[in-house]
Amino acid sequence: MARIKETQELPSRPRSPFASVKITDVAALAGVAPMTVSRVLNTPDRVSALTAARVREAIEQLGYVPNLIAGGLSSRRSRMIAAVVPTIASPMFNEPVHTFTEKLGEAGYHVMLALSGYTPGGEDSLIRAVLARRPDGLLLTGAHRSPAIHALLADARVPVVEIWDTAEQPTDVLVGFDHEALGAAVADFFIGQGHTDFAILSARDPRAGARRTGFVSRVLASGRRLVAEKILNAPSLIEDGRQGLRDIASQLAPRTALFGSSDLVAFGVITEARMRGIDVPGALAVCGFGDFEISRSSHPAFTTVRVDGAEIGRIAAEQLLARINGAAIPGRVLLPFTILPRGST
Amino acid sequence: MARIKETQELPSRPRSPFASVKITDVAALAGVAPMTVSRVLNTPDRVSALTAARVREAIEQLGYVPNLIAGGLSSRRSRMIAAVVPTIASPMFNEPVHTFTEKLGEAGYHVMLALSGYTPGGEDSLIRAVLARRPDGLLLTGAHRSPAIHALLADARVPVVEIWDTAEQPTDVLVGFDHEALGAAVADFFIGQGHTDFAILSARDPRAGARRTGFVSRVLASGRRLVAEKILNAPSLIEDGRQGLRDIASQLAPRTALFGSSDLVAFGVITEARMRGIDVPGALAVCGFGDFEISRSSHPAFTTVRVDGAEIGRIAAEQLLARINGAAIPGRVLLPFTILPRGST
DNA sequence: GCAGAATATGTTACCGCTAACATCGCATGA
DNA sequence: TCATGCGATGTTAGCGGTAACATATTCTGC
Repeated sequence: MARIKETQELPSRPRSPFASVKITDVAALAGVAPMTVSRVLNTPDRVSALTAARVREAIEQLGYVPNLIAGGLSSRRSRMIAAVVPTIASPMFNEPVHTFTEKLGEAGYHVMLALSGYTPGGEDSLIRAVLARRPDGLLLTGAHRSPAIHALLADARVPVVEIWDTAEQPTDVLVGFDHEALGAAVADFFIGQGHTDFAILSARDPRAGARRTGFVSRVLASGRRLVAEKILNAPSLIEDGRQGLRDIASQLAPRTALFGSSDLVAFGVITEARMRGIDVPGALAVCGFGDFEISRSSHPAFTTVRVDGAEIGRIAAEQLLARINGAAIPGRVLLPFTILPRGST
Repeated sequence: MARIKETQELPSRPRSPFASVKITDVAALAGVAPMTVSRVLNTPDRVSALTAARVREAIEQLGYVPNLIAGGLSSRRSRMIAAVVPTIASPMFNEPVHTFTEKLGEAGYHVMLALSGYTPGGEDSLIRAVLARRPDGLLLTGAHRSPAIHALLADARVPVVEIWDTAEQPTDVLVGFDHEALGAAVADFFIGQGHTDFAILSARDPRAGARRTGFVSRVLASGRRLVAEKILNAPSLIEDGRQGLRDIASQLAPRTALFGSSDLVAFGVITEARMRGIDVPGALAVCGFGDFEISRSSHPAFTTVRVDGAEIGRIAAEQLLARINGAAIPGRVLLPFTILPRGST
């Protein structure tokens, strides 16, 4: 790829404070002990207003930026939370990460985001790497991991919150919802509309798998037929939905109810159906998952299942803070989901 | 929102290594000095194979996880890069962040992602906060910031790479493209198709503003007409595009060429146009920006401008590493953009 | 066989901050 | 008046690594 590289003069830098300004410099200028400066920054109510003002002025004047690495080593608190997520490309993880970060920011923590991808083993090594920074807490996606990692996490004595999943035995705290029940609810919804023939396009991902299981078992248990099924690669996008419909088109019944593993997949299915002259919802009813903007704002808007990702992030942050402060006990918080019937069913 | 909170017993934890295992423990077990353990981990080629093996075994046996906080304090290298981005909700920043993180991960750096939102001032305080962790480098979005921050960054002597923007005077290294030229190129593209009436929906964001300026000046300079214009809030989504078209619908000429500030906006415009029976591209030609999946995979696929976000992230990582290693000089790398004509023009 | 270099390992002294404890000064009440 | 207590500040001793230098040990080539 052609590209241009231009260079320029280094701007002449003003005298350099900060790079070397340390707490002792501030203390000297303010005429107090370093510890007092530390108190002004960390526990201001234990310092007299007068002293605090003098110290703040010295900080300002020197452009002092405290060194959290040194502080962290000494206090054994990094004031940092690590979040390990497969990807941020999907709104699925995006929303919780956003609110999680925001909430913890208010509490004085920085969030370090680590992307594990969907390759197995990627998460393990990432968790290992991330623990080397001694985070005060950990956010993980999903709740099924290797015994080695479980042991590692236990040894690290670090509070952990797992999101998006259900699990009988979470590592520590879990904030999620019941994917299997969700799949079953979608099946029930379709059944309630009189459908007898079903199809599913599901991503190759443990949680999508649980939704699929719930959907399929409910369909079969009701004595109805699953006419088509396909597993897509994760992360599944619009194109996967389109290709998926192409692949199963010949197997569809004259009136089929299809569950897509995400709204992108559902949008792909609807797009492809329109191209092929398959009537939605007449011949093909479609339900997505996620309530992404596209399900609401494309035309016609399509049916989906909403899970409040922002709320998951918020509660995960609360729970983690509580754990860090020793106030909470391990357990699970399960959130509800809502089917939002729109134009595609 | 109703939710259930269940609790469970704390799983009885096995003896706890790691939380307290330190380099001296490993050294003692392996019968070497702590420094040798450090060398095995950081500069393995300076240790004999035999010793290294003994040390590794001890590490394994004790479940030792090195403490990068301590290491960072001592070596003055945090092996961490901070990235400050307005949001990760948009593919716009998502792609560069992904590749940037990946590239730096290979080089042994962790990336700490900080979300600044679109509120002015949000970025300033975030940069300040993030510098307290003494990152070895910084990724910033855009290239226009306050003198105070400029001074702070200079004082911190930290390599900085700015992405997505153009600027005559980047803080340090810049990897971006010329938004104004891009806007002009889109105008030229439309002009080349014989259009005489133009419209633009642009986000309230400095970079979208530059594209708008390029587009509008070229249109006016060519003696043609700008029939409608609207500024949308950032980040602009599908719904903003729909609303935008509703707002300017009455001003459109019988044959108008519209430039949307992102593919989501363009998709919203096309969706709304279809609902209102406005023929695309007959009555309304639409060009988006970003080459998001939706521009490619919706039907019909629509015209957009592609900028290789992944490439930006990759080059930004390279440049930053070079700066960190003292190998590169400040400057700008400008990437090309490509108009991808598809069904909407 | 030996000086001199190259390689492998050990020793010392911090990195910059804060926990924990010590001290000081002053208000309080008997 | 003095012990008592409390709030404000200071002092000491690390936190767990690694840079830099010192010290073996082995390898060269002549």
